Amino acid sequence: MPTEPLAKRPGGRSARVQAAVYQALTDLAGERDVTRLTIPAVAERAGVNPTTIYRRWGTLQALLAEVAVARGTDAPPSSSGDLRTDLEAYAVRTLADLTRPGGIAFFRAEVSPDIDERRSGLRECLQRATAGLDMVLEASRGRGETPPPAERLLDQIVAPLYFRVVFSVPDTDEAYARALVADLFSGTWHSAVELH
Amino acid sequence: MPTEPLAKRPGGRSARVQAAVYQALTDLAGERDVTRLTIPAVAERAGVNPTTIYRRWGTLQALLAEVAVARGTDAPPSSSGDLRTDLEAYAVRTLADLTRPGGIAFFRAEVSPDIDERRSGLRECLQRATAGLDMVLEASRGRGETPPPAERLLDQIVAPLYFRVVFSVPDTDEAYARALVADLFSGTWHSAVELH
DNA sequence: CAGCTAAAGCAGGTTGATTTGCTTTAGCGA
DNA sequence: TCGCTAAAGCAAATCAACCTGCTTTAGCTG
Repeated sequence: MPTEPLAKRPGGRSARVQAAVYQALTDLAGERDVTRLTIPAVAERAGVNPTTIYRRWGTLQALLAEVAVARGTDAPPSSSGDLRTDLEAYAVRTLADLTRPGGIAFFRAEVSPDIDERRSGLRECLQRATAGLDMVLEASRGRGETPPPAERLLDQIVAPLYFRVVFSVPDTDEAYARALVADLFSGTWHSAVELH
Repeated sequence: MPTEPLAKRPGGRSARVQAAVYQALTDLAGERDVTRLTIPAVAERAGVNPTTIYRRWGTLQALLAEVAVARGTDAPPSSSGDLRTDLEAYAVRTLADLTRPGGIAFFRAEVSPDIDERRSGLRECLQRATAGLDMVLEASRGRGETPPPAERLLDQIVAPLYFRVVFSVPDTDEAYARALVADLFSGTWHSAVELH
């Protein structure tokens, strides 16, 4: 698990290289044929020597994972004071996250070949997803409400979004994301079964 | 209908090779590091020349896709006469499908690098998923009921299962699969539907 | 059972990613 | 500013997947 902002020499060059590589990776990940998403290719586009990438990140998976984390950290979720509104915003944001160019490539990277890599990568990914959600729920609880458990929301909001994006199901748009939330509210989630 | 065993020369050798390759692929797909899941590796384990695989299937993706289809065709879904029971069986079967060894590898194969490959692969995969579901729904309609639309069931049953399996969420077991169905029945749509 | 031919095997050769030892660059602290 | 050293660059070697032309095997059919 690589250290994100490189403790040793945060100075100009390393930072520049990192930025260039991140950018190059993001660009390439958005392109059609992700088969061409390879370390030498990233290096070339970044104007950097392949060796550098090999030595600093070792594998494409690792690099992708790192960048995935980095792109996740720019979402500023603010509470509106209303659970439903917050959840809708959350759903829409999640969908946007998934559909932005290269989304699948990053997802793929996290569903990594090696089982241990995968576990840790996905755990991280899941935690990021849950974090946004928890914030919303926390706010709700702060208002004295009793929102449904996060687990349930993952199942009913995040899971369908992932599923439909991955499978390219048509009409998976913002309206659909909102509909998912609407569904929750028209239902009786109070009587939720106990998920041991 | 039995298009399975190669139209041209269904005779002994081809069939044997195919069986050996399928088996080898399945074995390897179940192992820890799927990085080692490569054509030469499959060939070696199958006791077959790599060239054979290259010529017959071309790419690992194609082979995986074919085997994925083959392993999907052994599920005999029989209707019990009760929608809920059928759905539970369907959910449990889907979960079993996903969690059986190598499940993730196959899924990964279908979330393929190339966007077109992906679309077609996933379409197929999705169609297989939907097929089982449609059968259940058809049976239900045959009984004069009005079951929820397939789309909704995909969202509320299949999607969470996929999601949780991919993300290794703990406690994603048979009981959970049933709970998903139970949820549906305690939820909204049944108010608009007569359930004997 | 004998010949035809699709499919399997084999031995190269090609391509492209990954590795390695070394040299060069350029932050950073004295 | 100067020297130290982490990190980047470079070149050549390695290694593995994948391809190609050819030979061999073995179902099938007459």
